[in-house]
Amino acid sequence: MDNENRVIILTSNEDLINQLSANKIPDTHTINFNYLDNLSQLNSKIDKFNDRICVICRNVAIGYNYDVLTCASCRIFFYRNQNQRNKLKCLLRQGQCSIDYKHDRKCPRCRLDRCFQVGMRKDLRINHQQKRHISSKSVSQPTHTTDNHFPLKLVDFVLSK
Amino acid sequence: MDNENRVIILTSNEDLINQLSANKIPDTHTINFNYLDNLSQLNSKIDKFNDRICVICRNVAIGYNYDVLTCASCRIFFYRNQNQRNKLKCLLRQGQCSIDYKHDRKCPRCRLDRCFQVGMRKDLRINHQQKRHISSKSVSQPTHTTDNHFPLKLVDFVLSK
DNA sequence: TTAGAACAATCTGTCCTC
DNA sequence: AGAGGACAGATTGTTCTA
Ligand SMILES: [Zn+2]
Ligand SMILES: [Zn+2]
Ligand SMILES: [Zn+2]
Ligand SMILES: [Zn+2]
Repeated sequence: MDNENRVIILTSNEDLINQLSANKIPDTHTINFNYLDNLSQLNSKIDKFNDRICVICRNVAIGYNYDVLTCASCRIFFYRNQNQRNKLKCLLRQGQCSIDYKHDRKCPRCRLDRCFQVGMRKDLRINHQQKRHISSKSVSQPTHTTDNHFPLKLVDFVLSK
Repeated sequence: MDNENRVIILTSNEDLINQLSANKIPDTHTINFNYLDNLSQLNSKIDKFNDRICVICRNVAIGYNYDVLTCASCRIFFYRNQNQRNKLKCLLRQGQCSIDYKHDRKCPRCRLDRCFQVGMRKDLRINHQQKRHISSKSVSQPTHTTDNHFPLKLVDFVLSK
């Protein structure tokens, strides 16, 4: 799953619904609102859509760590550095570095900032399982980077069912 | 020695020569061509002018390594990575990173490229002691960086004595 | 499931010898 | 003086336990 663009389509158009029902379209998940019980279930679908990708670096995620879906290395990175921000220096001095697992070295300052941006918290964690998925903020990579991949994440979604 | 600009002045102007002879001017070295025997001697003066600064990262240089005046860490970096260029990835993906000892993390790809740019060579070394100083190419840091310090280096200087 | 500890790998820099 | 080996520190990543 390396497509550039990802969209959520909410529709009541019969033709489109029939088209989606008739054919299995790659990289596409459809959700019938009538069978949707709760937000957790919807986010579960979105997780599959995301292929469980780390929100920080796009590596394969191992699960929710400090409230955010991340890989193992970003998890331990946040654990180690959450209180060390002042010690970390931006490699570019611009605070605009993109963080990507494909590049072996990463800017620790911008990596930690991204952790906070997407909502990783040690002390202010939300305890309820179901609220966990909501806590992640939708944050895009800095605009200067060309490959602007990041997992879709539902934020404060209100079911209008 | 952290001055921004450095110049070589070649002069036969008596007033200027008298001024330079009369006063000890900080960060300034004068060379009397009449007492100059060879290129090595001139480069020795230039070394003092440079304060023996690493051509790669502006750290204190330990001497000539692989034909170029560098610090210990840049020396061992080149030794280890001279044949590993393909394994090193540019942190910025632009190949334009500035390399400076004051910043703890460095882009290895751009650091190695800079090593080659300034003429570090393992296999194609010039053996003669006296030619050593000539082999370094004068290469400036990438233009996007603001602190454009680099040691002066004499390249193919021809004595017109 | 996920937080944290323990272990391991990687990368970098310094010291030492020849 | 400079090349290379060896050791050491910093940083990052993986595995294991509970
Ligand atoms: Zn990650
Ligand atoms: Zn950065
Ligand atoms: Zn250096
Ligand atoms: Zn670079």
